[in-house]
Amino acid sequence: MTTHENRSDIAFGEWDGNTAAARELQMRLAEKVVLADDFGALKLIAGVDVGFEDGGKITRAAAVLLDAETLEPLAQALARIPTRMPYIPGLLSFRELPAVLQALDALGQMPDLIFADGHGIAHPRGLGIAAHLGVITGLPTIGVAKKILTGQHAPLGERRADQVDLLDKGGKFIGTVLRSKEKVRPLIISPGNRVSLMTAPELVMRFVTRYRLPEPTRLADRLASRRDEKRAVVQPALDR
DNA sequence: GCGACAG
DNA sequence: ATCTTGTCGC
Repeated sequence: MTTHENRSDIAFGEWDGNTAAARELQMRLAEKVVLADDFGALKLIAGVDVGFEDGGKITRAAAVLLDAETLEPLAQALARIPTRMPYIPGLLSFRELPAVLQALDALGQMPDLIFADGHGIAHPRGLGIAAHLGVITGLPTIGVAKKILTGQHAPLGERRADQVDLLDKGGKFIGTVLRSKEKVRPLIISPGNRVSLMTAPELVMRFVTRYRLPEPTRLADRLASRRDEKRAVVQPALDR
């Protein structure tokens, strides 16, 4: 069976506007998240991200597979499908995962770890898009977000790799605020599935090169948002 | 009731 | 996320 079969839940049916049902499903799935390092040698890693076309009518998901050792891109895939649901804070995964799963399937090979753009368990109900993706695929995942959705933290240092815990109201450790590079806003890292809170930021730093984002999500982001096209395309009708 | 609010 | 050019600072 393909990755997106056998799931007749709300995430893949038509969006009926029932946010309450979606939140209930999140709470049930959050119980299945494994917050322990449960993965073998990392040979293949992947990054996934989503962008939109035509004012939001089309959801465009990108998946990039890379060699965990050399960080060389080995394969990439795009999935473009009609957007089914609006953006609702806290319910992002229901809007983006259908396309993400298609892109992952198109990759042909499943990675040993997936980095997703967005939060893992650092979410109001413990199931951000990275955690949702991890539970659904059964694969290890890590959430790499650019902004906090929920939680607080102490002041963060200025140097590369400096980090502080992200705590929910109640003081529970739910993620890490990480300065991936000097002079850039920190990333918010949280486990998605089968990765511990301590290990998640380590793995992110392992794949950060000279940019703010680690290679997996940086490359997926470029594909999803068409950064490459916009950069490579020469302006026609301008040279006259 | 008021403010916050991933992408 | 996306709409959008040049511009200021490291």
